[in-house]
Formats: sequence, C-alpha cells, structure tokens
Amino acid sequence: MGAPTADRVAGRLLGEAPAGSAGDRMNQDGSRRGTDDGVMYRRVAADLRDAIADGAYGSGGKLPAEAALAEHYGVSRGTIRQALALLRSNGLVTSRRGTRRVVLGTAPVQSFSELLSFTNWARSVGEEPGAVLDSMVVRPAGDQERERLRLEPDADVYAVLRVRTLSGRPVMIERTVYPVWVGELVARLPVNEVSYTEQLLEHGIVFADADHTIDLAYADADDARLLGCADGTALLRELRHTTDPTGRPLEWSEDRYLPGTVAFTVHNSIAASAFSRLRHAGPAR
Amino acid sequence: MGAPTADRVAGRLLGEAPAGSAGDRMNQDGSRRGTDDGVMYRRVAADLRDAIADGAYGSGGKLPAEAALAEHYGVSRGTIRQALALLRSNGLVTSRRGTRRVVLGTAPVQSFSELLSFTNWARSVGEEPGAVLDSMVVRPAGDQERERLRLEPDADVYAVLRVRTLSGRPVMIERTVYPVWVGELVARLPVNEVSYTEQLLEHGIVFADADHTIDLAYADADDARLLGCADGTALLRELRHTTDPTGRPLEWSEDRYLPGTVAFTVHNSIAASAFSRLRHAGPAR
DNA sequence: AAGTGGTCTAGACCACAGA
DNA sequence: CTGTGGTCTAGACCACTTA
Repeated sequence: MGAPTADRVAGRLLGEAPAGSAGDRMNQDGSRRGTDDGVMYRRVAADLRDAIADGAYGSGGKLPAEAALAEHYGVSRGTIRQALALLRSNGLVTSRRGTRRVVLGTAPVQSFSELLSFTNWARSVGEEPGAVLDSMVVRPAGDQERERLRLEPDADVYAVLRVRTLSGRPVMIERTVYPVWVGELVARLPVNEVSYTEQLLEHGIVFADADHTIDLAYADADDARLLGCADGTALLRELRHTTDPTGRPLEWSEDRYLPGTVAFTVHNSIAASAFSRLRHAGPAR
Repeated sequence: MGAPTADRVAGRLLGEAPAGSAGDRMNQDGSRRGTDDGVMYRRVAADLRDAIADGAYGSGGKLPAEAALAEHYGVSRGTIRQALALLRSNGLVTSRRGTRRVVLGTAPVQSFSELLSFTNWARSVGEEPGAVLDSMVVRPAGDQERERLRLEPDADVYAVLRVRTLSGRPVMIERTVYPVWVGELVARLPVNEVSYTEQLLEHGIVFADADHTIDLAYADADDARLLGCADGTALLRELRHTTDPTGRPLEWSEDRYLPGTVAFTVHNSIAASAFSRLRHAGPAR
C-alpha cells in the first residue's frame, strides 16, 4: 500500500452545514484524541469522529462525499468506506444511496473495554471504582453453567460474589462464574483487586465478544444486605456472557444495579443491529 | 460481476465440527428461509446463518476459510467478508487473524423492524399484539422535544399515549412524541390501529436508525391505572429516538414495561459495539 | 444528467496462529 | 513454514436522489 504518513490525517475537509448552523467552521488544528493503532481506517474514523464532535459538520449536516474524503486522506474509497462503516455502527452518521451521509449526533466516547469492565466505565464517568470481595468458592458447575461455559460434565467452576462501589457507595452486586482455567488466575489476584478484567488482560486473556441481557430483578436477602437496600427492592439486572476471540467462554455473570445508578444505551440501524427484545423467561440463574 | 444464479447459493461447504459433536452433517437440502433481496452478500449470509442454525458446523466449530467460501459460492473474497461481517455483528461468529472463524451460537431471528415495532416483536414470539389509544394531543414542543426532534422554536408536536397488550393483557405504556409531519399521518390512522410503524411504512416513512436507553422507572398514577398495577411499581423503561435514512427525527418515545414481560438483549464485540453504560441522569422526560 | 452511496471484483501485502 | 483473517487498492457497474 501507499503507507501514508500519520500527518496525512490532519486538516479538515468541510462538508455542508445544516440550515441554521453556519459559521462554526473553526478547528483546523487537526488535534486527535483517538489512538493511533496504525490502521488507516481507524485513524480516518477517529479523525472524522473528532470533527463531528467539534461540530465541523453540524448536527444534521452532510459529510463530504466518499470520493472527496478518499482524496483528502490520500486513501482509497474502500478504506474510507471502512471508516464510515465504523461511524455508522456507532450511530454517528446515516447512509443512504443517492445522498450524502448525514450527521446524527456525537459519539458516546466509550471503548469496548469500558462496556465490559465496571472499573473502566466508572473511570470514564469520573467516579472512583471499588470492589469488595464477599465470597469466592470452587464448586461443581450447575447444568446451566456447564452449558453456557461449554464445560465437561464433571467440571468445576469458580463462583465469585463482589460488591462494586462508586466512590465508596455500593451500587452493584456482581455474581460471576468462571471456568477453572480462568478462575485459577482470578483466585491468585490480590484480595480486593478492583479490576479483574484488567488483570486477566495482562495474563493474555482477551475479552472479544459479549452477549448481554437486561431486565429487572428483585433484591434477595444477600443483595439487600450488601447494597444496603430493602429486601425486594427492584434492581436493574444485566446478565453477561463473554468469550475470547476463539469463541471460548470466559465468564458468565449476573450484575444487579441499584436503581438510578446506571442506564444502558444501544444504537441500532436498519443495516446492522445487535439488539433485540426477548420474551421474559423468568430468573435465568 | 459474474452475476451468479440464485441456485449457486445451495449445497453446503463443511467446516470443522467441534470435539464431541461429530456426526450431524446432514441437511444438504439447501433450503433457505432467508429473503432473496438480490444482494449476493446477504444471500450468502442467510445461507450461512441457516447452516449454523442447522448445526452444520456445531457450536464452537470452525467455519470454512474465506477463500473456500468464496470458491464455494462463486463470489470474491470481498463479498464473503461482507457476509461474515454481518454474522459477526449479529454475534454469530468470532474472527481472529490467524485462525478460522468460530461459531458462537445461533442467531436471534429478529429483523430490524421487530426491534422497533412492538407489533412485530409480539408476533415473533407468538403473542397477539394489541393497542388501546388513551390520548392524542397536539401541543407546543417542550425544550427537550424541540432539541431531540430538531424542531423550529415554535413547532408543535403530536403526543400519543397508548397501552400495549399481549393477548389482551396490558404489558406496556407507550408515550410517543411525533413531529407534526409524522403526527398528521398518525392522526389519520384508524383509532386502535395496532401498528403505527407498519402504517407509516406504507406511507413511505422509513425507520432507519434508533437509539435506545434502558433503565428503571416507577409507575405514576397513569401507569398504575392503565397497567393495572400499584402506584410506584418498578417498571423497565426504554427511551427510544428514531430517525429516517436522511437523519430526520421521526419519533421520540418512552415505553414502560411491566416487570417480567420483556428483556432486552445486546451483542457486542471488540470490533464494533453500539452498546454502552451511562451514568444515570434521572428521569429524562 | 450528474452525483452519491451500494455492491462486487481481483489482486496484493501483512500480522498472527499453529504445526 | 503454511494457512488464516485483516487491511488496502483501483477499478467497475448499478440504484437511487436531486436538480
């Protein structure tokens, strides 16, 4: 390939501002928060994301044509399309045959790790994450656990119960089940280590895919005790199933949040959506 | 391009079954439920989706290499990659450089319209959807509504309140706000028309992008009366903001579900995710 | 009719996994 | 080392929108 230099990604191609928001076309600085992972389409995407965040195209404004972007960045149209697909999947821009792409809004600046890790999420919203280990046991896997973690019939699991805190205030109960090979690593971590995810990452364990189910649950005696709420209080529940890039299950977790501490957001589009409603099937644990 | 005939998409290329699930390699019928929209990569994706659902590769099994798929379907590798990207974004398969793709699970068979439309969702889970119109008014837009629907300062909105039912049982309260140009169409629909979405679609209004926020809310007097629950009952709330392919806002809705009637699922991956947690900011209405 | 995004091709090189 | 998916290119044609 042409191996364009990094500073090829700088400057700003102007699109078309929406009616009623002309005049704010500053920010030619080309500064970029996004990570340079050396992949061109990500750099282009990051640059466009920043431009959109700066309001260079306005909300409801039009992006430059793909051909124009390709020339501007000195890459092929295919690369531009890769970058735009990213923005599209993040709900930043629309696309429709025949017309220019339209800016929908500003990106929620959250990376994949922030989606999985309570710790990273807490930091990203400016709070101090904490964790209190309540219990960690090794026990034979239940039927559901064996199936979900794809384990042998007689396999054990590590079951961990933790209270997660924001700036010292308990907000979530985390019940996580790990297969033995992951659990052994978890067990060796210092007690009250805040982020298992980060530590596991350093052991070469990569969280690659996750399925989440969100519904409502009621606090049991443990929840009430640990969260300091009344027994039977309604909690927002997230069931999470995570695998590594190989498809090997890494964890199966049930998190219960105190109301008012968290909300979940999803974007979907006619092109690609990973969002669906389910008929409620009762407690899945 | 080579314009392959439709029946080029038939037969089945076998991958590699996971340990412990060999022997179920039937289904050479090539039957396909998927829609033939004439786009090759979608046809390939649908075919692979069916193959996966039939267990041809097994859960945890490996897909054939891209090159093999390309030859099998008689298309280029690029097209195969488009198809696989679809499956990936649906959480069906993983992908990692260096190794074959791994089957994660079976697709949730839901289309985009099922995600937006209560009616389609209800049908897809085998229940009879219903709607009872409680009120429909035209009134000046509030500040938030004006911003979210991108309206002029003095614009009106149509505000609709409906009770949604499953087989006659009330399960959800839907408070939707439409800009005038959409609301006028809605107002002309027959009272107790079940699916506004389907009707609007026939008027050429296309729902293309949606943002959802999910959290917990408590039943107010209206909710309690209409859902037949106690005042203050915890409800699962979905805030939804929908736009057409042009980026023009179509609706802004707050839906409140009785607990135990619905759950929301999300898939995300390290590659592309549209899912994020938010710091809770109180009632957004 | 001109412009734009959607789809597809054929080829290239690279980074990484696993034998 | 070989096979695999990840990235990128340069070109082509089509469907749709807008003027």
